[in-house]
Amino acid sequence: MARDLIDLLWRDHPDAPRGGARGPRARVTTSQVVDAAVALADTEGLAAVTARRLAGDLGLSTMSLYTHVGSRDDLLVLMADAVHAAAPRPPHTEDDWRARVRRVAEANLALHTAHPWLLEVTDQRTALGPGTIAKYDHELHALDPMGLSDVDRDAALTFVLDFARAAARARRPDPHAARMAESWPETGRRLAAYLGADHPLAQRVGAAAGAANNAAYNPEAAWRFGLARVVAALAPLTE
Amino acid sequence: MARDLIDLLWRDHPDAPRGGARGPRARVTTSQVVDAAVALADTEGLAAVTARRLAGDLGLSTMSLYTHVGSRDDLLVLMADAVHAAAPRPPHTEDDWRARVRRVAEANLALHTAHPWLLEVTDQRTALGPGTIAKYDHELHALDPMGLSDVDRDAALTFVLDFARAAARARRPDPHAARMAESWPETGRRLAAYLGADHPLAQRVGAAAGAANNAAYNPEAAWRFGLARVVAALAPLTE
DNA sequence: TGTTACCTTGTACATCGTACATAGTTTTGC
DNA sequence: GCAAAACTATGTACGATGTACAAGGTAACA
Repeated sequence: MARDLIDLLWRDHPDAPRGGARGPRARVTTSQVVDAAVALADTEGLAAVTARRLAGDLGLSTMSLYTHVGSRDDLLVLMADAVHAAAPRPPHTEDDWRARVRRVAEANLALHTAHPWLLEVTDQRTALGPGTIAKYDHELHALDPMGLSDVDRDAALTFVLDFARAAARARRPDPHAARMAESWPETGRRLAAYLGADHPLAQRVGAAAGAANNAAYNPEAAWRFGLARVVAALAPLTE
Repeated sequence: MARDLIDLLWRDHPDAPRGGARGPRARVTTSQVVDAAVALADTEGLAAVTARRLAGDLGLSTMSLYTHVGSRDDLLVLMADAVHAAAPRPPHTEDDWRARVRRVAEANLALHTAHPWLLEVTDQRTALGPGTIAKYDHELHALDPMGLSDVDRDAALTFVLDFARAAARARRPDPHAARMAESWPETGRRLAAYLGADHPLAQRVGAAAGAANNAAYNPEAAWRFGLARVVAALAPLTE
């Protein structure tokens, strides 16, 4: 199979180099490897996606993987592009750009919620993949009614996506945070002892924000706050 | 020395457990370990901060490090708190909240530019450190003139910091991107061949944004665009 | 029927974090 | 003074990880 990342990203394209039909047929396709990796990362986190584990899941020997993907870094790019390609792209029916922007943000929050490991994939080569490009195109079209210049349109979309990404990061269950919450009575007590009466504002606001965060309703409230801010941020551009 | 993360974070506090003066005096302090780790990460990236390398830089055996820091994960938290503690906190003199918000954003961009590895430290226990809390307090005070509720004040600050963080991420020189840029003539040609005439909007906007990005002036322009958006986003809150 | 091209596999290596046992060094309590 | 206690420093070792490399097997082409 091809080793080159670009050809692997575009492996479903008619012009992509097909595997010459000599030797034995591959027991798995690159797409099967990528799908298995995505499934594994979704359920057990990106750290579980090791060559040995993934090969085991696929019934292959460890090194056979490298016939299909090139390297682990390449695999991460392929995984990201796969979930980008699979993300729904409903037609933009609404006229109101605000509603469209909200939909884009919500779709990205949903994407990162379904695949939290996306936050750990920062490889810029992801932009070369067909799924990522299709997603980019679809989201650019969401901003059609705003009448922006090309550069501003890109910048505005980046602004929305960065917000969604940051919100997803804040929601992500961190293993360290989990252990921290578990022993919070003790930890909080000691922290309070060190803090004393210093930074009263930080203590008060932090407590308020923390209480709001723990109240079950809050992630949604925080999201709506941010989303309203994003819409307000973009409004001046449309005048 | 103490092994517990909280005690290490607060090691300069009068109430922190001092090392009982029995055995030989430690050849390095925890602060020296953390400072050396920060210096190493600043110059060679976080991946270079390994136990063996760091110990070597300090003239210690590998395992001696663990007398001073507990674990690598703990070390990352200590590093983040150290740079938070060292960040300048000039008094907020301006009355205009917009100017104050811009200063906060710029300070955070500068922080992440000086220490790009901060983007890789996502451990939530960082919030327990004195440097991080002092930074939080100072930045909350920047928003004093806005007259926000506690919860909104925290959310507004989060909004600003997330923006700065995303901007820093976009600017960060990625090793993969560097190699990509190097061989771009070839890569771009093949990508164009695959893309053909599909996604014309993405191609046009992507090209425009890419051109603007490569024009040396741009990072600054993109930053100003985003910063103006952030200020516009927060303006409705002050009415 | 080679020959060629491809897939699969096993072995091996460098590197990582760090558990653990050991040994050395200084203060403390008698 | 001296043993005990508390502390630091070190070396060895283990289980992971990514992946280079060589060898072997298998199907289609000449």
